[in-house]
Amino acid sequence: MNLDQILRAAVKQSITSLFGESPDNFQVQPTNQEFEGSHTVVCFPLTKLSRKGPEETARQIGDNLVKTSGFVERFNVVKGFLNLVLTDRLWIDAFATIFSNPRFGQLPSNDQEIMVEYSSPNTNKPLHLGHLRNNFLGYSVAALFEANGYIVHKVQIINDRGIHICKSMVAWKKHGNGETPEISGMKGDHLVGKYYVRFDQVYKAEVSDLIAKGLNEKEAEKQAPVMQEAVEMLRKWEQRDEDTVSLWKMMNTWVYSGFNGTYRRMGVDFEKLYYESETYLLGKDEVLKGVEKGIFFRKEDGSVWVDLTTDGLDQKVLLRSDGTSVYMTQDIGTAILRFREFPGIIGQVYTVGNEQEYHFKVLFLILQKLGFEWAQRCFHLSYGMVDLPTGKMKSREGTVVDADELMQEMVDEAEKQTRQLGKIEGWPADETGPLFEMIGLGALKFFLLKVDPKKRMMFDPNESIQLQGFTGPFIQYTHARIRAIVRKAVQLNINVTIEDIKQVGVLEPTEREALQTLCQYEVRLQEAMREYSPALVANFAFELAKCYNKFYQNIPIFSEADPGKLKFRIAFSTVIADTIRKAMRILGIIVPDKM
RNA sequence: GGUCCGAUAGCUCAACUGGAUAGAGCAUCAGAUUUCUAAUCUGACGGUUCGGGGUUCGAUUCCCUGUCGGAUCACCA
Repeated sequence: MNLDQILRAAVKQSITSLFGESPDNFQVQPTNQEFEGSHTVVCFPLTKLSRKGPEETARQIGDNLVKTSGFVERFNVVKGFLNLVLTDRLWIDAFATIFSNPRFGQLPSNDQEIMVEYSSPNTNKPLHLGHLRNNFLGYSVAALFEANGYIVHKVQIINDRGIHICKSMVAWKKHGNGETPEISGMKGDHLVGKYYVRFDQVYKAEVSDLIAKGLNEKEAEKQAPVMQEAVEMLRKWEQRDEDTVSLWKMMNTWVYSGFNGTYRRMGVDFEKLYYESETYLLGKDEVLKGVEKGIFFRKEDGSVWVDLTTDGLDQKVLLRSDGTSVYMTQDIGTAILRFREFPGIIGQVYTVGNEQEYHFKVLFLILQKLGFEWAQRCFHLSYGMVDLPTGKMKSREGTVVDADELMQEMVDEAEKQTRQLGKIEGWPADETGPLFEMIGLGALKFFLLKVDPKKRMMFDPNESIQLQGFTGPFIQYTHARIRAIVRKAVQLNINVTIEDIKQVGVLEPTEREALQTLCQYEVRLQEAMREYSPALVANFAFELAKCYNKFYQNIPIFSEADPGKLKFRIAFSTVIADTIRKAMRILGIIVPDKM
C-alpha cells in the first residue's frame, strides 16, 4: 500500500466509526500551500452522513484520526476543509518503502496486452512537425502503458499507395533524370518529397494555363495533363503493371531508409509495420457479411452503406457502386486483422490527428455493430494541430517545418548554449555529441508533450529552444546535479541501508515537500494513463525537479554533521534522481548524468 | 446549415473531473547565493476565467444562450 491508500483507508475508517455509515466516495486532495498540512479531506459532501455542519464534521474526523490512526499528528479546519499534518515517521517510512523498491514507479505486470498505433505517414514526403507530435505522443503513451504493467505492441500503418505517391513518381519520371539518393546525397524521403513539390508546381502551372484558355477551375484541375498522368499511374499500379510497380518499390525504398533515419534520431520504434498496399483490399468480406446480417444496406446502384442516423451521425458509404473499398472499409479490415494477429490484446489506441475524429467515431461504431466486443476498447488518441507563430502550416506553401531540419536545429542550439556556459571544457569529443543530442531532443520532446494532447498548440521555435523554465533541459540539468551528489557519495564510500533511513527522526520542510511529491508518483502515472496524457507526467517531472532545487538550494548535504541525516539525504537524492529519470523515460527523454 | 472541439495573466500553458484567495513558466522589476554543477533560488507586478443567464453551500469545470476561432459532415485518404 502506498501512502495515499493508507491515508484513505484511515479516513474511511474514521468516518464509518463516527457516523455509523461508510461513505461511498470522499475526496482527499493535496493541501494548498497557504495552509498547514499535506492532505485535505473535503467534508462538505459528508455532512449528509454526519448531520452536522461542515466544520463540526471536519473537526470530529480530525479528532478521531489523531486518536486512532497513529500517524496524523495534528489537523486544522478551514470551512469544510480538513487539513491533515502527518507525522515525519509516516513520511520516512513511506520513503523507506520506496527506497527499498527498485521497481518503484513501475506497476507489476497485469498480463494484459494493448496495441498502440502511431506515426502512420504517407510515403510521398518527409516527416514534419505534426508527425513529431504524433510520434512523441504515441511513443510516450505506449511507455505509459508499459509502466502500468501492460505488454504493448507498437505498430504503424504506412500509407504507401494512392494518388499521392503516384504524383511523386510521375514528377520523378519526367524531371528526375535518374536522380537517386546516392547521386544527389539527399535523404531518400526528402528526394521523393522534392518531386512531390515539383509535381505540384507543374500542376499549378498547367491549371492556370487551362484557366487562361477559358476552362473553369474544376475542369482545369481535372484535365491538367500531369494529373491525368498520375491517375493513369495509379490505374497501372492497381493492375500490377511491372514498370510502375518497380518504380513504386524503388521510390518507397528510398523513403523508408529516410524515415528510418528520422525514427532513429527521434528515438521511436515499432514492433510491426502494416502497409496499406497489403491491407487496402481488406474489410470487403466483413462488410458483405454485415449486409447479410442486415447491419448495412445496399442502394440501387449497388453501393453499400451504413446508417448511423439513430446514433446522431450520417449515412456512410462502405463499398462503392463498382464494389471497391473506401478508406473506412480498409480500416475495418485492418482492425479485425490486428485482433486476429494479436489475440492477446484487449484494445487499441490510434494516434491520429483530430481532423479524423469523425472517422474514428464511425469506425468504432461500425465495429461495435458488427459484434466485436473489443470495439469499446478502441481509443482514438486525438491531438490538435501544431501552429507556428507565423500561422498555419501548409505543405503546398512551403511553410511546413521539416522534422529532420528541426531536430538538427534543436541539437545545434543545445550545443551553442552549452558551449557558451563553458560546462563542457575538457570533455572528450565522443561525449559531447551525445550530450547535445540528448538536450536538443529533450527540449523538443518536452515542449511537444507538455501540452494537453487534444489541444491545438503553438510551437514557437525560439521559445522551445530556451533551456530555462518549464522545459526538458531544466529537468535534465537538475538530474545531472543530483547525480553529481550521488557520485560524490560513492567517492566518500557512503553506503545507505533501509535501516539508516528508518532511524532518521525529523525532516526539513523542503525534504517533506519533495517527499510529498515523490509519493504521488504512482497515482499520477495511473491518472496520466487514464487520460492518455504524457502532459501529466511532464508536469510531475517538473514539479519534482523544482522541489528538489528548492531543497538543494537550502540544505548543504555534505556539511551536515549528523551522519544519519547525511545518509538519508543521499538516499533521498538518489531516489528522486531515479524517479525523475523514470518519468522522463516515459516521455522518451534521456537524462544525462553530467551536463 | 448539422455535429464536435477550443477560448483562462502581456505570451505559452495548468487547475487532479464541482472545492479554499484560479496556479506555473516566459517576459518585466527587485533581491540572494558564487556551491555539492548559477542552465539555481526568493520576492513583486500581472485575472470580470470570451459575454449573458441558470443549477447549489461552492462553477474555469455542469446546463441554456450569444460571440469568436478551428475541425468535420466525399463513391478522397
